[in-house]
Amino acid sequence: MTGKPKKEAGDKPTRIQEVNRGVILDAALEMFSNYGLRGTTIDQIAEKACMSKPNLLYYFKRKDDIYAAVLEATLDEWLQPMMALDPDGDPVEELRKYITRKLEMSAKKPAASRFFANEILHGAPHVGGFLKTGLKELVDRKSAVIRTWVSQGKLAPIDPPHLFFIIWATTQHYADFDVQVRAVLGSQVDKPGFYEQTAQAVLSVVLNGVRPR
Amino acid sequence: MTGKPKKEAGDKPTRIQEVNRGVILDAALEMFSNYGLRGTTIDQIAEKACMSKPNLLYYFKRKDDIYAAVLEATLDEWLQPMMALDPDGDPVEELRKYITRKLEMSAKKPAASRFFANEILHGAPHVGGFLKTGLKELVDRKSAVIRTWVSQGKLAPIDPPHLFFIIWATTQHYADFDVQVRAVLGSQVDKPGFYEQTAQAVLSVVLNGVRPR
DNA sequence: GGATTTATTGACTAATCGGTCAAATTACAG
DNA sequence: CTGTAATTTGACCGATTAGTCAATAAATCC
Repeated sequence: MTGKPKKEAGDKPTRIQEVNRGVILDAALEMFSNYGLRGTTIDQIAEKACMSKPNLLYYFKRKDDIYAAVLEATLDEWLQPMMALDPDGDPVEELRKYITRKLEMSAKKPAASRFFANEILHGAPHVGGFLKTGLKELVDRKSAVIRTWVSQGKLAPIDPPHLFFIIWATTQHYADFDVQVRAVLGSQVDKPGFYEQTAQAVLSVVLNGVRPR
Repeated sequence: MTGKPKKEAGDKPTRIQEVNRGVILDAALEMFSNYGLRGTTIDQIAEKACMSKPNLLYYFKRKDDIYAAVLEATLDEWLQPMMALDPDGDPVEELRKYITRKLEMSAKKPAASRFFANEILHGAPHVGGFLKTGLKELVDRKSAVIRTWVSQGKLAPIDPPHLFFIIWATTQHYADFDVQVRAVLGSQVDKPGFYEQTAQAVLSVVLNGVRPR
């Protein structure tokens, strides 16, 4: 009388489930980042994921569930570079590494950057809570590190959160406003060495901007 | 046999038309900047503008027409600070003025900033053409100015377009990602002096970043 | 192979939304 | 005031879209 093994919430996902959820999340990130939540239809995601709409809805009951899953799947990764800021490292060198990693992520996963940008731009309706808790906590913690460096004279005086804003803004700009960058710079964006040129420019301005004088 | 005066395309707008078009554009900017083109319904704009949907459609035949009108209405203004860059002025001082004006505009018209950010973020489907012609031309022209300043040793070596990207990114960040800034900084954003603190931080980093050393 | 669970789909529904239209109301010129 | 043009609106329509459902096909377990 133990009953038959039926599908339950806690069950580990099938191999098919694992694969298809991944395919769906990839497709959804692509579409959401380009057209936003309301601008993306379930059908579009399904087509991109090469499956029928009802099949997609078999894996995620609601459109919002897909959106939430994409959000969660990319949040952790997105904050890694900041978490890696080492209080015991050389300040300018740590900032260089931080900026470099952020630029790498923007170059390698522009869709993820645009996805977040869109979410924040529209008032962070799905991730607002985390911003006020998780993100704020992280910024507070790392701001203390910057503040120490400043008080030791290893960085020019700067209000730490603003430094983070400046770094986020400059590094993510190349992913978020890629179209504009391309419009202004034309084909040179696709030439080899463009990434290095960008990194050089951003690093040069920001690092010289915070180097003690 | 001269016929009666009928409404024609070239007619000057009535006072009512002028007022209502303005009201609609204000309402539309507000909604589009918060929810995007697809995320905003005509009904929402109409409600915000305190008029019925058919009445709104009496002034703008299509949703896209409203969007295009908002775009045009804000484009010129948005580029003013850059156009004001004076080749004969002191380089650092000119950049200070430029950055200051951009920050002022972001603070005073955050909705306009978010509106543009959203348009670009989603691939600039309505303004892409202008970016490749008008904006590129302007950037090219002003890049030549920066390049002269650099070659005169009045600025640290920097690829001019990247300098503009950095300035756009940092100044517009506070409008576009206002929610995130608020989440991290809390209530201090609304305290008097916050704008000055922001300006100080951005100016300090960017100007020191380009000051010749 | 046979039974059971998992995966997939075509067909459908209800709701939303962009846009139309004819009719009513208001502003205004003479 | 009177007639004409400008303005406003309720009611409506067609298209799109989120989500459902019953039925089918495929995978898995014994």
